[in-house]
Amino acid sequence: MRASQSADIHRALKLTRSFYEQSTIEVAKQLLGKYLVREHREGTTVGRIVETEAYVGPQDLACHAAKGRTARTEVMFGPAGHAYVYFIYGFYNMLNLVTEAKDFPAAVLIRAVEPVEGIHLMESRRRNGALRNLASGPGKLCQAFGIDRSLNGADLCGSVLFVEDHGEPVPKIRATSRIGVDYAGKWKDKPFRFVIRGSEFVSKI
DNA sequence: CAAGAGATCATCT
DNA sequence: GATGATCTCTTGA
Repeated sequence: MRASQSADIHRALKLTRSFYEQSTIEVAKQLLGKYLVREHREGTTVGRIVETEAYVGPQDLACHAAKGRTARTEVMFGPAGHAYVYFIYGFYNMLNLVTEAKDFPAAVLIRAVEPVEGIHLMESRRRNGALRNLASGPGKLCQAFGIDRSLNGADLCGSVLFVEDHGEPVPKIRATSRIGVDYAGKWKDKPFRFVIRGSEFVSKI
């Protein structure tokens, strides 16, 4: 058990599978203000989620599953509450949390967190150690948290990678279009990106 | 500051 | 063989 846990006034509750089975938009919004926890042999890292994006099924042209069921997208077609981690641009991993019913391919991309615990460990894994730059982007946060494809398919109801509710009130949310999906036709402008208003730890305002 | 190039590889055509 | 749910560094105003 982590030292901070016993000191918390609100007990940290691990999100259950039923949380992830909700609609993807709902999950993306409700994840804001929750805490991403990564247990690693090098140590524990925790971050407050401040930015997410919803990828909402086979008809969403920005969603990888729009191209069909392949080895890569298989996890998204599986049951909710598992990690979908993929590698892109030859450098970076992206962390997604699979949502909704089995056989409906949808997920929430975790785009940014506010570093909370294990900051020294995050700094050692990142080039630029400035606090605001440690996990303010999907590639950065995977680096800072030691997340790679070995976690693809990991159960978020397990003990390696999960999300906690610390009883924090629902934050003020701002919705924008998603980043980097200009190829997605009429879907590129959908307001499926959600950020905590005023947070300085998001990837972009 | 804003804009642009380069890095580098798994995945799908 | 092309490209991408990105990041960092460099350049130039």
